[in-house]
Amino acid sequence: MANKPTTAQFKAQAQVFKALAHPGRLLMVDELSRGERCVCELAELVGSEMPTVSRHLAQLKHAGIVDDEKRGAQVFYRLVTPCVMNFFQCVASVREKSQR
Amino acid sequence: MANKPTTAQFKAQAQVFKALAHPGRLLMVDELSRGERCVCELAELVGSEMPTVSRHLAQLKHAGIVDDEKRGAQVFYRLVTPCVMNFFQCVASVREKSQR
DNA sequence: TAGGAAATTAGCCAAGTGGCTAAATCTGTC
DNA sequence: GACAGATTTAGCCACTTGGCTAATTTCCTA
Repeated sequence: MANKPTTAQFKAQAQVFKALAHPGRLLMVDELSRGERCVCELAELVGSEMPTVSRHLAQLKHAGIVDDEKRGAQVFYRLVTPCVMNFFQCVASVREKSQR
Repeated sequence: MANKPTTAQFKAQAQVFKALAHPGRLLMVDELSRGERCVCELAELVGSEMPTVSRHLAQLKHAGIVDDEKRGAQVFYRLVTPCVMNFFQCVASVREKSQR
């Protein structure tokens, strides 16, 4: 299981990390961990224009972190891989250590 | 435990993810999970020039993911937060889901 | 079917990233 | 102390990212 990943795998992994490497996107992921939300709700949450938020969500979707579903005039996004939430605790511990 | 993090916390978390959002740096972190390495070893591993690798390592250090120690003319880096390795499994599952 | 809201796409621009080479710094050795 | 090797820093350049506004698409409701 702990075999060396290939270059292509590292590249793909990096894409996932890159998708999470933005405060606004983290905020959205955190919000989506509590249930699905439409784009307009997330736009209000992060305080950016809707086109901006839409592109952030497209990034998260492309990375496979969220999925979307159109219902009527709205598009609802939901977290498809909740395990990303586990990251946050580890990241918090990283930050604690780095502050010493 | 699942309280809403603050904006500053999301920003700091994003920094950690950003440090991991690069194939070469992931490769280095993976290698360091098997023990400390000097800069020249890592440079050969990733196939980039030493200055480039040195800057990548500085990023990882700044994010609190690795630490360094000078011994003689060489600088050895080691993984300070092994929990980041747990990310990789989750990321792999993210990728599997996104490939359907 | 006309109007309006929700969302995406396109185009623009400022700022950041990542690679390189050259120069500077540090360490051990002769 | 000069030299050689290891590392970092500085400076340069191409490319990407992330924000905005404007335009386009889609869907619901009169």
